[in-house]
Amino acid sequence: MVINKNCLKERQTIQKTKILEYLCSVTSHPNAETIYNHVKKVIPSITLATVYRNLNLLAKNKKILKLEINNEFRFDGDLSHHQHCICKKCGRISDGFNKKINEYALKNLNNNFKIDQVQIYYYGTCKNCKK
Amino acid sequence: MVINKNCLKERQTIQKTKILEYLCSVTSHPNAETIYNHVKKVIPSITLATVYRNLNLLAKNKKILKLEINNEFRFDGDLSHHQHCICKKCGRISDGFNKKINEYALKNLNNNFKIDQVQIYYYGTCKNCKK
DNA sequence: TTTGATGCAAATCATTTGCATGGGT
DNA sequence: ACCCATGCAAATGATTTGCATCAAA
Repeated sequence: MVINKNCLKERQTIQKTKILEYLCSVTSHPNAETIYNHVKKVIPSITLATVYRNLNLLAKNKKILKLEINNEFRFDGDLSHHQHCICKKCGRISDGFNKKINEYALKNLNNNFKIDQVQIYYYGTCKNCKK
Repeated sequence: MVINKNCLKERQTIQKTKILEYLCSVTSHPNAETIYNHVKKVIPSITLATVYRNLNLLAKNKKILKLEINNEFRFDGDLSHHQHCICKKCGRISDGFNKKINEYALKNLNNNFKIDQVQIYYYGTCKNCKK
């Protein structure tokens, strides 16, 4: 008996829709808990586990980005070529918007690796903390 | 009564020395547990907690790199400008050695962020898994 | 002698998972 | 109706922390 995994169809649920809507409405790169707290206002019955499961599905299907910062996952609804700047003082994650950096990185990796995506992280001090 | 935190002096211990030695001798980007298992052969009394504490110290003092990959920390004794390629199939982390990519990224981020370091991660398929 | 580092055990905390039930298609 | 998604609770697993003791300076 062969089970064809390709038959599995993804379903549209309110939970998944609201999570994606929220992620596309902010630029703050929230973690799962923050997303949970916001979506809970619209769907009070939702649980953290469901949020995690949907975030993983959305990331796998390339609807959102899954980042790894300061020992936790952060999520981003912006799929454009951009960079992430992590402040070592306040922890804030801000965006860099020079597409050419990602394009340069994608074009010039000279090894046999088949690239699916690049993630570029800068660590340092944000403009607020520089003062 | 003022406590001057700047007075704190870091001590040289066998544990720290052996951990750094091990990291500089491999190119495999091991996690804390793997490092622990190797150093344990030389210092049987060492514990995982000590390994973690030293890895965090070494990273803070820029003797090693601390990477975040697949929901765990990985460590790298190579401080040169290079990139990390993460295979989604086998999980292997390989290096990219085009310094210009990091240099381009460091020069062209046009915002007010004060850069301390860049990390460039590629996700995709390694040459072994491509076959 | 001072005080940072270690070993040990317990705690923390983000993330995942098993299972019965609900709800999309 | 079929079977994936959800809610709930429990489990997992990497990393951190408190504390008494050890050892580098």
